[in-house]
Amino acid sequence: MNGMIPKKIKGFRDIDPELNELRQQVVEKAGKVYELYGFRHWDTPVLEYAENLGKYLPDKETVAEGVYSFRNPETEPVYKNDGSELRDENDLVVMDNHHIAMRYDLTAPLARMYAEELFIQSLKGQLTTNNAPLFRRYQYGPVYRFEAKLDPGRFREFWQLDFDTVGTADVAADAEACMVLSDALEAIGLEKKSFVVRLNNRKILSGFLSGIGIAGEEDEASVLRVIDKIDKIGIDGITAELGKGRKDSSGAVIPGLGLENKTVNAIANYFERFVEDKSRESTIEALFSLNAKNEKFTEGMAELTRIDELLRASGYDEEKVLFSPSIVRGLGYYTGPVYEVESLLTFTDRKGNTRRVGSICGGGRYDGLVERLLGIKVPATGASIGVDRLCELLLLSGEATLQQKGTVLITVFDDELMGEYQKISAELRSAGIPAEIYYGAQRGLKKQIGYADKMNSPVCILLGSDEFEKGVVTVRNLALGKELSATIENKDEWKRKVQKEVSRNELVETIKEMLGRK
RNA sequence: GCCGUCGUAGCUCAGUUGGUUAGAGCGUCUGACUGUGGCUCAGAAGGCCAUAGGUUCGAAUCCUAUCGACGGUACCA
Repeated sequence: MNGMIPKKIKGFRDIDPELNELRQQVVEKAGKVYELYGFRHWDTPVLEYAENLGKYLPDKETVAEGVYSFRNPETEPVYKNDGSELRDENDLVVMDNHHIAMRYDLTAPLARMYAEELFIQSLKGQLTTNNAPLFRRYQYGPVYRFEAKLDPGRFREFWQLDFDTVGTADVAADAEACMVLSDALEAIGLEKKSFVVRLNNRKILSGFLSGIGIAGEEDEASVLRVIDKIDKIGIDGITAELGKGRKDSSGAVIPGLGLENKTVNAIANYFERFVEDKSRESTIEALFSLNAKNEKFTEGMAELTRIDELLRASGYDEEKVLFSPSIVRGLGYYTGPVYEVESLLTFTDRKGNTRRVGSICGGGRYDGLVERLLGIKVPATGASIGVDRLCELLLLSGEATLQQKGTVLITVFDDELMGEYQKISAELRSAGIPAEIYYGAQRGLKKQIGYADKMNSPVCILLGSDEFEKGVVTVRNLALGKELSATIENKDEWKRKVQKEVSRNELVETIKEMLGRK
């Protein structure tokens, strides 16, 4: 045991019963909504071959690019692109300890699962974009990222709750994804007014940028990275960063991209129109008025217009889903519509500042992900709720309370009576009432009731040998007692009000009554 | 990762220009109340002042490094 003390890894957490309860509720309520739309519940392993996870290949044995990974302790064959085993000059199968990684999201494993199922078929040339099967699933569970910096609400192990549709290029699936997110968040208990779904299309961004001379993947990516910050640093901020660079409030120098003034102005002018939220209709109008003669832009606009129609047809008005032309999201990943949900709830931090948590869901269309694994383009789209961040938000904003209801606590006076205690608890449980016997070592009654109090027990039962012989049980209404304790003056009187002696065979009924379950 | 601020009891924090024995509130425990939650009262436990070096007659206080927390920035599948 040399070299370590008992503590958890940075960015990882122990989850207490209260938070577990909240998290489970989020997952259950949203999951139900997903099912209403036809998504089926799947799980995949936490570990995957690093190569299958996509673009982040680990650098030797080290954790690289934010992914936890290690070498598989057993050797396995190395494969060629056609699926056959790689052989050396002696015709022996080449073996290797493959890189294994912990999943960093649930989408990459989905792509692997889908591709694995269809791999043979694709080798035989029987799979095409047109006959790729439709697959809809939802999934939740922990994902792992080796984050360099841990902000509040940002962890290295956290839950996502995904739903995806694989096998359709129809942007109706994207429109639907926005509806699903909106429905799910409402089901979780967020008020309509407290969040907004924001939608954009990467084709529009990309088309606009290439129209003003920013083509090439790298140039586009670096510009998009700056645009992504617009809600944080504003038009002036991005103008500076696209050009000469700027100094931030802490005095740190942020180098600019050094674009020509003409280009910077074009970008600034474009986004200036969309600083304020507008209706979907007028956003579309404003985009059309740019008159960008670019194929990609036009394609993106057609998709956006269709999504607008579909949302309207389904009754999702402006207050629920907006178009925000500056939404960027993951680079080198999303290919068309992208969306995220911004929470408008606020909380007060320790310094008394009012703050927002911001984005709690994200998603979009990724038409290239399966292609990396199968060599055949299979369009897909989906989104994810950041479960832990959402829980954090619900707690911080006071939207959720964590107080859990306790059990009926059966206090212990006498080991001889343990059989009776067990019997009582069994009776309560079969009546559907959570019950628990006090097993602590310190048996002072004060201690026992103190425990019940701390566990938020509504009722406790007191049964000693004298009562047992008389065939009675003392029942104390702790919940009522707590209420009355504010005004308590005479302790004996208080005791009389909250506690009563009942006949043993009326016990369960009495407790039901106290719990208001009758 | 880079820049900045901060690390004192389980928690929230005092702690004088470097000076003897480091404090408070809350919480915990004990008792008044030996079989009863709250309030009140009396008492107790609890600190290598983050860690390791250095400066000094003397360090919680000054310097350096490391670790950790927070804020900004970068990144974000």
